Amino acid sequence: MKEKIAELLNSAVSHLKETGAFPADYNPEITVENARDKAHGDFATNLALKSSKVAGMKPRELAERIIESLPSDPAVRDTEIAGPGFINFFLNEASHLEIIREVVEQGTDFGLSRQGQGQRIQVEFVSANPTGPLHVGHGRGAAYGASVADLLEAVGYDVHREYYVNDAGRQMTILAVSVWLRYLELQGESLSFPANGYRGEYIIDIARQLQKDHGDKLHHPTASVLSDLPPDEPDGGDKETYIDALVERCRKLVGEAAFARIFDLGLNAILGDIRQDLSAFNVDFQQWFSERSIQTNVSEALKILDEKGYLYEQEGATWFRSTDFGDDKDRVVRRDNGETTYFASDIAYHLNKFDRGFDRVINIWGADHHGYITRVKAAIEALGIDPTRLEIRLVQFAILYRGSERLSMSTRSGSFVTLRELREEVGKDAARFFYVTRKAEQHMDFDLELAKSESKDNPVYYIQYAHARVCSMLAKLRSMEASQPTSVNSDTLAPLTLEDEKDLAAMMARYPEVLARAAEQLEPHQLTHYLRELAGRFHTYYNAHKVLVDDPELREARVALSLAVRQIIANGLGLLGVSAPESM
RNA sequence: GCGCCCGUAGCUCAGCCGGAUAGAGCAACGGCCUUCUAAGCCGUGGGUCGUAGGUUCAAGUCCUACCGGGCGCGCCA
Repeated sequence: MKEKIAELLNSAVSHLKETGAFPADYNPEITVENARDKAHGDFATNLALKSSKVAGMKPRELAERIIESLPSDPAVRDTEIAGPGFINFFLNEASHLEIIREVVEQGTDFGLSRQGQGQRIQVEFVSANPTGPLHVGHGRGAAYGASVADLLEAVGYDVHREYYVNDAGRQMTILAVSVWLRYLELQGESLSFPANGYRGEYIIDIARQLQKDHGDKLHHPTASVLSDLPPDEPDGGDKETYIDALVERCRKLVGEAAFARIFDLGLNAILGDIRQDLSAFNVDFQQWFSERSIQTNVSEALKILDEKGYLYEQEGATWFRSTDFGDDKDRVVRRDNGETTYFASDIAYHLNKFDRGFDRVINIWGADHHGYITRVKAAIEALGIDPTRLEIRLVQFAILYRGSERLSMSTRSGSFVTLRELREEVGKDAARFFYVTRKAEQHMDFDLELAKSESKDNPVYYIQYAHARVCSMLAKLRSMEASQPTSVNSDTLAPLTLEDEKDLAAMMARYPEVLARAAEQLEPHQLTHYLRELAGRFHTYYNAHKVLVDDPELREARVALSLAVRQIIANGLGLLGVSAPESM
């Protein structure tokens, strides 16, 4: 409908150009907005205000000329000039209600569009290090990423969801040694656990598996493990140096092959757990991309940068000249010990992403990575790829509250609240919904009590309840053995004459726009707010007017209206990974 | 110190790439269940949009400076 108004305005502009009111080369951007106030009609344009200078006329005068030049259209009942020079459009009743027919006919397809034109777009999200279970901080990235991906798909993009598995780094070797130490404890050794080791309960579970698989074959006495190591942090030493030495000792004692088995056992156990967790959270990926698999491409990527002259040697290390692209300082890609950095892997990974042919790449990162954006974009640009094809969205942390009590979390100590615990406590639906009710870059307070509450305080239940209400009303209709509308046409809808009904229809007409906008701006919270409002209007309507009235024609019309509302709620919740229950 | 994000009702937040009188929910107060689920609805009060300038027909929205809060500034990943 909006497009139609814009078309009308467009032809008015051409007409005014012909009559000389506008210069022939004038091509204004025509914006049509939904009127905020019903008194202002259905749509409004500021065209006259924007163009008054060019036309050399007062805005209201120009508005009059524009209206005179508008072709007539059956859907438009009236136009008016308002305020400083807005042109307001009023639609006739039938055009309002038409949307109900569209929704019912299109069903689950209603709201989908092709604006993405099948462009290939990759969304990389979560990508948490496989060193432990996902915690509530990852949950927000998961919920946000999944909703963004689904939204993009809904508006016609070819979406590829990917999880980058950091399975190559030092952290993973620390994980392996943590498992091994717990294994030694299970074998009866007693030793003090390193300050920098992973202390979670899950490590012990993995150690039990290790014991089951390998018996005592990996057992070494404490003395041989700890002899001649530098001091750990509690003894005044450096925890990093200590843990690295411990890793080396472990490799030496058990041998590289066995170390690799411990490593893989830990990796697979944790990754399996993460997959299961995400799957239960309704978050699925097309691909789990291993950092190890890209290692062979790292030197290749660095070679390209070198050939382009962006690398140099200093103090034994190799540096990337990221300052050429606006970074604060140059970055090391190969350390003086010859090993490439994590950043180097990331350069290769991003090169690989674009080599795979994605038109656009979206990275969803935790807020703590924001210092990393410039250098990755710099690398992309240095490799000759348009950096605007890479969009990076940061997700701020969620702070958990239980009522007014703030819950703390810390990965290393193992005392964090896991995503699984959250899901078990508040449920998948509430968790998915709550995480995306705020803009991603907005800090968020996540109140467990509110998410669990079964009342109107809780927006998830509020929206789901609107859906369930329609379902139970339909069940009653069936028990009355009354006819349910099989098809909807303008005659069916004609009895809908109430203001509330018109409002609901107008609100539903906005749904496709809301989707398009939420997708384009990567902001699922726009959809949550829309659904909250739609559900609210429906509750108001439902409370004030009976749907299952005796008059069969009015009943049929109101049932059609309710069906349409239910459909949009179901469609919208689906995109957020939230279920739409038939009864509650 | 530098960079990014944020500052809107007592609280949590919207505010549609500048538009008409700034909106919800919660909390507070007052009403509504023999009628399709009260997990709901109706009503009342509540604001110098952090501060000061600037841009223009029009600024919560854009620009500049400052104030306040968060995060990040490794040859870690």
